[in-house]
This record gives sequence, C-alpha cells and structure tokens, in this order.
Amino acid sequence: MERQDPTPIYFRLEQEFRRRIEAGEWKLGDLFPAERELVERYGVSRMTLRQALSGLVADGLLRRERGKGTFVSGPKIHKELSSLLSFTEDMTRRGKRAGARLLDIHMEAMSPHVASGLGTDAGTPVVVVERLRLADDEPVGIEKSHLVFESCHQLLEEDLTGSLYGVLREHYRLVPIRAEERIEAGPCSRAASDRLGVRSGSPALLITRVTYASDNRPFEFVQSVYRGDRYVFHVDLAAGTGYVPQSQSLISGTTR
Amino acid sequence: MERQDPTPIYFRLEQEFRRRIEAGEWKLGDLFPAERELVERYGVSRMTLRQALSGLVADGLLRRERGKGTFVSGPKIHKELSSLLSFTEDMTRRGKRAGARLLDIHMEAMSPHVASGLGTDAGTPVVVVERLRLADDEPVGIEKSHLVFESCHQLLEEDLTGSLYGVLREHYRLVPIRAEERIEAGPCSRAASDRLGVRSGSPALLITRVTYASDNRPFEFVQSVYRGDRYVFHVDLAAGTGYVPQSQSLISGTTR
DNA sequence: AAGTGGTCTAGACCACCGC
DNA sequence: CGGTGGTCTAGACCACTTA
Repeated sequence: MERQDPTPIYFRLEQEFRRRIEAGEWKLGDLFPAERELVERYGVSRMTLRQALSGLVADGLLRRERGKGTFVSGPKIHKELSSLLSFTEDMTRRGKRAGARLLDIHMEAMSPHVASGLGTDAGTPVVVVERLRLADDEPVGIEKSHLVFESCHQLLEEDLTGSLYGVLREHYRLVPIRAEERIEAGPCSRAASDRLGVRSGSPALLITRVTYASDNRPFEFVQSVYRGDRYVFHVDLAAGTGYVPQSQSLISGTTR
Repeated sequence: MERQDPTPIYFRLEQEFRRRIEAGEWKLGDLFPAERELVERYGVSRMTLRQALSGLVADGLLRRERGKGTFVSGPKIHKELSSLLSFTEDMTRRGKRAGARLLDIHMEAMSPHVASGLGTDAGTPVVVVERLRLADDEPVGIEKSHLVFESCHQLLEEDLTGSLYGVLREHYRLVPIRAEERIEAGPCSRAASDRLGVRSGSPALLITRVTYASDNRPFEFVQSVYRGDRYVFHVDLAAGTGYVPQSQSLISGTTR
C-alpha cells in the first residue's frame, strides 16, 4: 500500500476487502485468507491487518473461528448498511423517492424534557424543525427535530426538502455517528392522522431519538410518528461494540 | 495487572474504567487521564490500553478529541446497556419481574420464509418455541422463536419459563452477539389480542428478528407481537461498528 | 514546543484446532 | 505437530490543539 495517500492503511484494506466480498469473490462459508498470509501479501503488520478485518467482522461480513480460520459470512445484501440511516438514505435503499415538506421551523428555548434527552441545560437555544416525510410523494411520517442552535446557526435559511443529515454534514460538518431510540406502537394522534391521511387512532410507530455527532456529543432530539401501514424500521443490534474476549464471554455472561 | 488471571488485560481494564465512571468518579465532561499516563500507571502497552478505552468510547462513556484529550461523556444511566438485551434482561433493568408462559413447543421442518431469514436451507429441523411474555405477571407480548435444532438438541426438555437466552447460554454455550430486527406498528391480530388481553386491532409492535451467535452464525428467527400500551423498545444505533478514521469520515461521507 | 489522540511496526507468546 | 486466531509489547511517526 502506497503511503502517499493519507488515508489510514487499515481503512483502505477494509474497503478493499469489503468490495471484494460484496463482489462475490468468495462464496458464503468460504475460508478467507489467513491473517499472516494477508500480512505478507500486503506488507503490513498484523495489528493493522486485524484492525481492517475487525470492521468486517463487526458488520457480519466475516466470522472468525479460533484455531480454524476466518470465514466469509456474507454478503448479506443490506446487512452492512443497516444501522443509522437517515430517512432519505433509508428510502433510497428501498427504491423509493424520499421527500419532505417543511411544516414548521423556528427557534425556542430548550424544554426540560428535550434537555434531559440531550444531557444539556434547559433554556439553551434550539432550532425546531418539523417536517412531513414522503415516500414516492405519499406521506409516511412526521418528524419533529430539535437541534442545538450553536451547532447549526444558519439552519433556518437552508433548503430542508431533502436530507436534513445531508445538510448538516455538508454545511456544518455534523456527522451522526450514534443514536439512541425509543420505539413504541401507539394510536395515531388526531393532529398527526390528518396530515398522514389515516384514521385517527390507527396503529403508528412512535419514535424518540437522540443523535450523537462524531465527537460523541448529542446534537439532536427527534420525536417522530410513522404510519404503521407504510413504514418498517430496520435495526442492527450488537452486544457491545467492542471486542468480546473469547475466554470470558461465557463466564462473565454479559450481554450488555 | 497480575498475569495469572487468564482474562485479557484490556478487558479487565475496560471493566475497571467502566465501573469507576459509572460510580461517578469523574463528572460528565471531565478530562479523563491521558493514554500515556494510564499506560505508565497500569504498566501496559499503549495498544492494550487503547483497546480497553475503545469499548468505552463505543458505548458512549468516553469521547476522544484529537489534540485535546479523552473526556467522560457519561454515565448516561441506561446508555451502556441498551442494545441486544433479552426480554428478561430488559425487564429486569426496568425493575419489572419478567416471566414467560410456554404456549407451544415442537419441532418442524424449516419453512422457506424462516430459512431465507436464517440463510439456511428450507427443511432443516427447527425447534419452535412460542411463549407468552409477562411483566409483573401481566401479558405484554408473544414471542415465536425458531431455533436451529442442531444447536440445541435438548431444548424440548428445558425449563423455559425464564430467559431463553439464559438457557441457551448455560446449556448450549450459545451467546447472542448480534441481531437484525424489522420493527413495525400494526393492528393486533385476533389470536394475539385474546391472549394479550387487548382489543383486537389495537396498536401493537410487530418485530421480526434474526439472532447471531458469537461465531457470527444465525441461530434464531423470532416473530413477536407486543402490546403497544405496555412495551417500549430501546435501541442503540451506530454508524458502522468499526473505527472511523478522522481524516476520511467527512470526505467519504459514509454513514453506512 | 509540548501534549494529545491516531496510526503503524515487527516481533512475541498463548489457546485452540485438525491432523 | 503446524496452522489459526487472540492478546500483548515497546517502541515509532503523524496530525492536531493549546499555549
């Protein structure tokens, strides 16, 4: 690997392996080359090589078995792109045209409820963005987003008919890296049902979400309502993101 | 760290830091000791120390800022234990008594639908476990679990009124490490509503799940129905489990 | 300039697997 | 036994931040 490119070696290796696995270079269950072999082939240290493989293992593309080898356990089509997609990205993946109609945008002082979710002090200025979400021009949900004003001071002048996360990424370098969600099923409220075109009280997905930026700081609090008959939520759960030592995983019995 | 204990050093360090952060030894936003300082204090190499911290960063307990330091960004009460909890564990966290009533258990040949979810061949023997889930003795949901027979050949004789995952862990060394879920809101079916004690058609959370063991192999396919008025689902989403190189995260713009 | 986290090396020993 | 992944070391250079 040429060391002119400032991109970390492990990251480029991970991308290359991901591409080749998804291209079907190995079949499901095939033995992946041994670590020491790849180390020699690419001229990198074992730690670096393992760092590259770790991402693929976490994504479920590879599976390691001590004493036996590393096996290809993908590509499972949508697996590696399952978590933390914005609505726009999610819809695009499913072949639908995502859209949004701005219902309301204004600034206000942060309420205690939102503040506790964001771990900040109540009263801090926030931008509230309320949008009707569309899939192929049909309303599927309403999202009410509370953004810390300090992080996006020009947001009131932006075009928000597309991806909110896209705007945040391009103009404010705000990249969502993690989110906590509270998901429940409940009856659609009168106000929401009117705008979604469903009967009041029909089943809806109610989601509350706190989004964290790449520095692990919360920057957004969202309350959403989605039509139960039009929206399906996909998540990828992991029992702790870190490594699980093989020897202790049973003894400590932690699932975290 | 004494090297008699076979538990990996990084894992013990991670546990110690987690405990001390959760005990409130540092306040939210406090500067965490520098890596090189901890390296010296604990007599470990920097790679090992960083491996310990990485788990805490992924869990949101710590936040790293290049050139500045590592900061404590927790403890956010339930944050670190958000993902991949079994029903029993989840209820226990919330201070409720979890229970289960076995509705049905039998073996059958795997249906094509389940097989496609598990990535196996249809016709493979599976154990089907259908249970009514209780929280403080009140029914909150119905879970229908399909388990690959080969992985748990004695399951029909086990006591399944507690944690199914507990039994799988203790008796079959089957530890769930990852899961993919499909969550939607829909009307409660007639059959389910009778057993859950709600009106037929009332909002319910419908969840389909594929669970993966620690070797990254799918071993369980679950279809669940939960009462919308009694059950809330919590998830922790992450934009890719691996490390995100600081220099490239914006350029490649990947959210995965 | 000094300190921080981010990446990388070239080895090493271990536990486990299959032969 | 040799090969595999799991863990660990003792350094190194880099980019970035603060002063």
